[in-house]
Order: sequence, then C-alpha cells, then structure tokens
Amino acid sequence: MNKIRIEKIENLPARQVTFSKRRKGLFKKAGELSVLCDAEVAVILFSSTDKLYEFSTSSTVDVIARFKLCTEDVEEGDQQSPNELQLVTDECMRLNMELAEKNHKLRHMEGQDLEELKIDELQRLENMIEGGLSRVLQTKDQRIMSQILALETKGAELTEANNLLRQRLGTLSNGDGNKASGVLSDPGISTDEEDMRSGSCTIATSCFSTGSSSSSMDDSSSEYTLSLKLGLLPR
Amino acid sequence: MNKIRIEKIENLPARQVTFSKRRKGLFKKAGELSVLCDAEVAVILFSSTDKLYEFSTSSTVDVIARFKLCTEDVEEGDQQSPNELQLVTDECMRLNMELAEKNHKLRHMEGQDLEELKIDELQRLENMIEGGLSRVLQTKDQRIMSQILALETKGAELTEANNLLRQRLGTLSNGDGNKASGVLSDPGISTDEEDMRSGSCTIATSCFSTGSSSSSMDDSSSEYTLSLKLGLLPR
DNA sequence: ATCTATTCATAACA
DNA sequence: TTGTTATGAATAGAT
Repeated sequence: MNKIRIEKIENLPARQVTFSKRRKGLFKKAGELSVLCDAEVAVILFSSTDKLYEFSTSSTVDVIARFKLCTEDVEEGDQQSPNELQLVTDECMRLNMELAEKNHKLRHMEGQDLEELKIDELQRLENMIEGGLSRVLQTKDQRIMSQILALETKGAELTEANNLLRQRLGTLSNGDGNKASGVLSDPGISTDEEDMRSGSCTIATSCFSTGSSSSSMDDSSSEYTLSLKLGLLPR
Repeated sequence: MNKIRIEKIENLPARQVTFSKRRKGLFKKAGELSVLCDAEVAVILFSSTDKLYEFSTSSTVDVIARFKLCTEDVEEGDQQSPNELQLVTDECMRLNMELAEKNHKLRHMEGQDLEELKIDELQRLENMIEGGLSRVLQTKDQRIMSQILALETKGAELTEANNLLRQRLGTLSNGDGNKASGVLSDPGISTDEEDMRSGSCTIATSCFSTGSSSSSMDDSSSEYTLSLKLGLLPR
C-alpha cells in the first residue's frame, strides 16, 4: 500500500516475494503488448540467485535469432559474426575475473592476505567487517529473543495445563493426597515442563559458546527469566 | 478510461500509440524489477512493422550469452562429441555456480540475507567474522607499530643532526647566543621537526575515530614519541 | 504531447 | 505459497 523507493530490497524473503510478483506482472504486460500490438517479444530474466526465467511470444531462441540478425547487420564489416564458442569463452573469462575478485575480497574479510593492504585500506576493511558483525549479532539476538518468547508462551501454557491436571486429579482422588503429588514426578504427564528447564537452557547457552557471555549463571530469579537474560546478551 | 479487451488493435495509429506507451511501461517495469531484486533482465521487442526495440540491465548480448548457457545445459547429453564448446560451456557453468556460492557467502559476511540462517549458523558466522576482524586489527597494529618505529628512528636522527648543526653554529658565532637559538625557528633548517608535531597529528587522530583500536595512546614518553605515534597514521 | 477517469499492479500483511 | 486490500502506478481515450 505504501509507495516504495526503487532500490535493492535487502531483506531476502521480501526480495523473493517481490521478484516473483513483479516477474508475473512483467510477463503479463509483455504478453498483453504482444497481443494488442501484434508484436514479437522475449523477456529473459535472471534472479539474484542466478535462476533463469523467460517469456516469449513464439520461442525465445527464435526471437534471439531475429535479434542477432538485426544487430549483426549493424556491426558487420569489422568482425565476422563472433561465433558461439567465442561468446561462451568471453563469458567464461568474465566469470573467472569476477570470481577471482570475489575470492580476493572474501580472503580479506577472513583476515587473510592482509599484507598487501595499506593502513587506510585495512581501516576500511575493519569498518566493513564490524558493520557485518553488528548485523549478524543483531539478527542473532532477534532470533534468540523470538525463540525465547515462543518457549515462554509454551511454558506458560504447559504450566497452566499441568495445574489443571493436578487440580482434576485432586478432585478425583481427594481422599489420597500422595497420589496427586506423585503425579508431578511422573514422566508420563509432566515431562514437558521438565524439558523446558533442561533442554531449552542448553540451546540458549550453547549459542554463546564463544565464552564472552557465560557470566551470570545464578538462577536467583525464576528459571524462565534466567534463559531470557542469557538470550539477549549482546556480547 | 474504458477497460479494453486484450486483442489485436486493428486501428493502426491507435495501435502505434498503444505500442509506444506500453513499451515504455514495460521497459520501466523491467528496470524496476532488476533494481529491486538485483536481477539481470533483457527485453527484446519487435513491432508489427518489424522494428527492433530492446532493453537490458547490462548488455543484451551478455544476457543472451547467459541464456544460451542455461538452456544448452538442458539439452546436453544427446550430443556425443564433447567438442570445445561443450568443454568451455561446462567450465562456465562450474564458474557460475562457484561464483554464486561465493557471492552468497560474501553477503553473509557483510551481514546481508541473514534471515535464511539458523541460530547456530549465525553463531558460526559470527565466530568467523570475529576471527577475521581480529586478524585485521592485529595486522593494522603491526603496520602502525613498524611505521612508528621508522618515524622514531628518523626523528632521532634528525634530532641528532639538528644538535650537530646547532653546535656548529654556536662554534662559528660563539659571541652571539641569540643567533644560534634563532636558527631553531628558521624554516630553512628545522621545519621537519615542526611539521611532525602539527600536520601529522590531525591525520593521525582522524584515523582512530572508530574508537575500537585507540588503545595504548598514552603520551607519557617524550614529545617525539607522541608526535610520531600520531604521525604514522596512514592514508 | 498532455490530461484525467479508470483500470491495474502491487506492498504490506495475514 | 496464496490471498486480500489499501494505494500508487499505468494507461485508454480524448484533446
């Protein structure tokens, strides 16, 4: 409903959704144009994940052939039609160079081959890495928070259910108090709650195995609050 | 204002107008999609009068080359002779995949597309980034230290030379003490030292504006050491 | 080409 | 992924 700026969508799922919707729209428009105006059209589309999508009135290769005819006439004279092998070879070389560059950049990001960098380049690299790191940390925290929230909710539900069951048991056999309390330690009924305490904690703490955050392990407050405190540790 | 049926417009002028309007719209949509979703796109269009129109993000022939690569893979296998073209095409495909993978990794390192990662993957990513960061910082510090050392040495040499000159001047005109001390402020002789203190300082501090690495900057030592430490700052 | 009345496409949300 | 809806964008028809 909102107007958007035409710039790269950084959020991946949103980008994927927009891609598939607009791709559909684009293809539709292309088809309408071809019918309305009796035109021949081909649309070739590569997603950011390098997947190919195409639309064409007749056959894409036919349109391409026609296109080649039109354009080769223009540049004919200086070169005899660069054959397919040449085309693919060029693309190969281009890819090779691009790959080398990316590898180089990646090595720098990983702290390798730093000798070749000047101090200011190192500084820029540092800033870039720190930017990435902060985004990673932020994302991780968000993820952890939402997981904690989900667990809390489930925990609360289970606790309530447990209380209800206990109550019901108490009503059924109100003559025998031991029976009711015995149920609590019965794995068949209250395991869920137990799992919350042990299992979830492990998940939370294992995430911080770096060591920077294994500090305040005191369970002075309730167990649930404890996992929260650990979870949001920004580092 | 009326809704129109999608069928060939028989009226020629009307068809031409519609063609030009919708062509513009189609190209715009194609451009928006490519920017929004970081996609590569090519639109090839022949009017009913066989005039060619094209739109593409990079170059139409590049996109066509890529398209050929993708489609030829599909129909490989029935052809037996693994000619050169096939070989190069295979290599191209391999490169394409590798490149996609590197790009993906790089984006993660830069803190993009993190939605697709699970918590433990985020944690591993964080560790990797932190490793790189620490190496970058270490390299930067080393570089800075060695530059400091070089400047210190040079500073010491200059000081010594300066002393020698001063001494010599004192010997030449030992009757006049003012002359000798005046020399010190004479740009022709002692500029080097002055420049070290003022000019370089500005450069130096700006480099550490990030704050993360401005650690042992204590100027408890001699003045030379102070200006030198600042001076080595890069750029 | 320029101008609206409409239809259409789609961003955000569920 | 699919569907819904409030909005902005595209455009048919007229000038």
